[in-house]
Amino acid sequence: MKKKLSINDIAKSLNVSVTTISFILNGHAEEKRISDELVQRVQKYIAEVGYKPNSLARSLRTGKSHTIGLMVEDISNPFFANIARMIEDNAYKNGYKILYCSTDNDTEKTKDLIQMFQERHVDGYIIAPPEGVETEINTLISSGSPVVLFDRNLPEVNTDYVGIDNYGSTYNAINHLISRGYRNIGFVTLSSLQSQMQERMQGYESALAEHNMYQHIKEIPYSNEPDDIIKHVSAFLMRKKELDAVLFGTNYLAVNGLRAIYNLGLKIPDDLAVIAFDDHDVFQLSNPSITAITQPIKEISGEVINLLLNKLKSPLKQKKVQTLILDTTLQIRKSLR
Amino acid sequence: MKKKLSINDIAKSLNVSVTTISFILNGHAEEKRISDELVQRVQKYIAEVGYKPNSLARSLRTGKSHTIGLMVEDISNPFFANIARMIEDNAYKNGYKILYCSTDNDTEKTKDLIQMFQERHVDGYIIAPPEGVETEINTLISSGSPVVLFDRNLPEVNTDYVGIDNYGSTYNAINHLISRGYRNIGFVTLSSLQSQMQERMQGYESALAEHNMYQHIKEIPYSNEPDDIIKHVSAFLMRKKELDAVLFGTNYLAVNGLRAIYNLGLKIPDDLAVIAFDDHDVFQLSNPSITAITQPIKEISGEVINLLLNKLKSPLKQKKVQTLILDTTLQIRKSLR
DNA sequence: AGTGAGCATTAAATCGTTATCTTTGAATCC
DNA sequence: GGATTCAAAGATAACGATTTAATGCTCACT
Repeated sequence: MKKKLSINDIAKSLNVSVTTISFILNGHAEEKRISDELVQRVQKYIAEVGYKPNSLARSLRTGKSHTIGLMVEDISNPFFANIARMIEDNAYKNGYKILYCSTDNDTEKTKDLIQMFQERHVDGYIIAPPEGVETEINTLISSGSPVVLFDRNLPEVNTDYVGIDNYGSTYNAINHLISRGYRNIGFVTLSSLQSQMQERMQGYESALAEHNMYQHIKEIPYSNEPDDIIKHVSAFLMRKKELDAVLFGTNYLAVNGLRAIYNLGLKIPDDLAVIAFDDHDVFQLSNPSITAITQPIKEISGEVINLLLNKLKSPLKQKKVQTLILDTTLQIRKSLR
Repeated sequence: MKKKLSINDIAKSLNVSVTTISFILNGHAEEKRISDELVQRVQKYIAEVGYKPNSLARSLRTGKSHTIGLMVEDISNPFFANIARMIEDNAYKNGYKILYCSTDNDTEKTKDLIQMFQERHVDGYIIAPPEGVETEINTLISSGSPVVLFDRNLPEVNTDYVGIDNYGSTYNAINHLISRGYRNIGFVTLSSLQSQMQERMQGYESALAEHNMYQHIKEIPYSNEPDDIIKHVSAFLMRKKELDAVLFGTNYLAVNGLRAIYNLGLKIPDDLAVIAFDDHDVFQLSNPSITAITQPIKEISGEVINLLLNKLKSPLKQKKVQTLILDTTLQIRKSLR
């Protein structure tokens, strides 16, 4: 178990001061007028013995950890997993590592996690926040940490945000259903005050209101136990036999909603038309395939990481806060009559 | 932007030495006979001002970072995403954070990532390794870092491993197909030398051999571009019209295999029976539902994190290397005649 | 009174860097 | 020829903790 080399060992071996080596390592050689000959000698030796500076010591000194904290609702949800994947790739390309965690939409857990990230001195945060963490995030921001929010916005937090046009997405989807002749359209959503869920609901409500149609809304408490969702959806469908179409507010609501629908022996689209918010492999491959409102995952993650990297690169200029709202696509499949 | 408190600030405010505070913080109060009165006073003040020790400084001094490096093939694959999720929960409960990355089954990328993790001083590693990183991992181990492998084993690496009975799983699955009267059974796998894929192939081969049946094997190069896989599978199925059943070696091969099958207009199970290795929401919900060899994800992640935490807690005792082979379940669904 | 033991606390070294000053010797200027 | 500038490198103080060895101080014992 050979111990790792330190900059001191290198300095001794080469009979040079640590200062000089540090300068060379950090690209200050020119500026500090270190002779070319010496620069060469040091670099050669370093490459030879494979010396790597201790990042902890470096971070302690500089205050930068080159780590980004990523907080999503649930990393095992394909939407977030895909976003995480793209953010990861991009971050690594730019020399940043990712510390991640799943919030479970749990306010207290999220507060703890924010504190953990803070203790770990992450340089920046990417957060899909639950409700109720406004103060914590504002504290982060005012202490100088760059924060980018995505998926759901917090109005009381003044920072960059990347999201989609939730209102327009459901509004269009419902109008599409209406144009196809559906008259009793249900909406299954989370009982959550998160901005994205509220906007989706409003889109649904507006579209119905314009056609003087009744609302049929089912709000389900957040749970990562599929059975909970299945039960709620089943009960809702049993109670509302008049429904001829239903829009699910998230992909996992839809996935488990499908289970409920199949359990009840309902046929899609004859007994019930279905649209899901967020795409999922299941929707493409089930038979019939399920119409979905698809988010531009690649652009979302691209914009998110770009905004954060920009902030990290030039922390000085207090640029205007950016709010990016991207468009979704209604991917029409066989689940509509 | 108030700057963070350091142990020094606390010491000054309380007129106590940093040493004392450090002892109290680290539970050495008794052992060092710090008076109860002082312990109380310090703890109260610390809670009041919300002081948290700087983990970087602490890590630098102690050499422990309380971070675990998690390397999977692709975090956006539900199998790995679910495992990652459970490992994350468990790790956080034990005071460890997760640094993660996707290897893409790319040997060079993985080597880089191992080095990154090393530079970041992660305390332990959980790795689903690609081929060709044996030396790097052995270097890690001999430098004292605990490593647990899972999903695929590296015979030349002598460390804990958690996997499943790949051979038995495919062997049983094929026998099940044979018992149901299938006679031309194909196997779609990765062209990979990874242990788990080799074992799965051997299970397939043995079962066929015992019944004097011909092999129909398609090896597909690793790619995270679905279209690549679809094309390969389509070509294979076109070429092998005699097939009446096919076993896919991984869940994403099966997911994209299904796309190919549907594109070709083949009916499951009448034209072709299908079994997938690893479960997936798609398989439960597609119509007909797809039979799958399901891995005990909860146990796998539980064992993995347990093994690692044990090693982290008692690094001294060089326990015997553990190899855990868990059983899978053949979840029979409608994709068989 | 002198020695030693026990108690409660602390000074100082250390971890591996980076960054701010100094230092040294040679060259240039007036 | 002494003062000044400059090139090249080094000494050293942070960064914020942990940990080893040391410091007074009281008390008991011979």
